[in-house]
Amino acid sequence: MEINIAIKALAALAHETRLTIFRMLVQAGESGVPAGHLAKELGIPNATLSFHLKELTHAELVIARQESRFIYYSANFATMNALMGYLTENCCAGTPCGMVEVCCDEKNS
Amino acid sequence: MEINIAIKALAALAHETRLTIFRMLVQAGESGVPAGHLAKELGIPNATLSFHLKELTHAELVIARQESRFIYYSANFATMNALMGYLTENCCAGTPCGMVEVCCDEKNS
DNA sequence: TATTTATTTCTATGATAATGGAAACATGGA
DNA sequence: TCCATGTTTCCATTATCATAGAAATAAATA
Repeated sequence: MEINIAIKALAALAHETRLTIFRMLVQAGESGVPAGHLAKELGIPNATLSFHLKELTHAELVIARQESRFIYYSANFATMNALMGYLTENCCAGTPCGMVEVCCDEKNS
Repeated sequence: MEINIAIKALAALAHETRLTIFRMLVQAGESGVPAGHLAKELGIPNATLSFHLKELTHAELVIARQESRFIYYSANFATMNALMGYLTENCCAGTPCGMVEVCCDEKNS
């Protein structure tokens, strides 16, 4: 992962509305959630939601999929994992240290 | 982890200089690196570095430790792991999915 | 105490992001 | 084609962040 991509992803997540959206989508899994459902759940105007979804999409953290009139948004697990790998890269200069397991290998996304 | 803490951490990392600093400290491990060494390595004025280190410290992503005239900064692995756990929490609604291992359990920090 | 070295705070300037109403744009059904 | 529904773009206002020179602080040594 390149630093500018990581920064874009981190900046996209560093916002209450967007972080909440992302976590909802992570929990929703592959199938995703339509935009309108997110707006209702979050209680924000469509214009505001659309702005934030665009930010997340641009950062490749979410994927949009049109299905009839609805647009389903889902988490991009590949980007999420690449980001976490980037943050922990070469941790402790190779010293053996404890490991934590996190979810969703890119094989599943 | 609370959302506001996660946002503060993500915002702190969403900046080229700060992300670079953080990754240097992750790789340096427990012992850390003195501020002046970071400024030289990054080629930025002390004032600018200090501003960014303050942001990282405030977000509890780094820990400062005074040792004679030097201030050693090191990564806060506990916060890093809490953040990653927060992002992946209840991923895929409990559906079994691949796992990736990332570094540095809080037991070691 | 005076000096050198390491680091931080102060400050002003310039740059970037967030919000939501209104209008526009698609899509599917009558 | 006309209407209802779902979603996005436009825009202006407001708020927040980044930068780095200069001055201040703090610790070690002469």
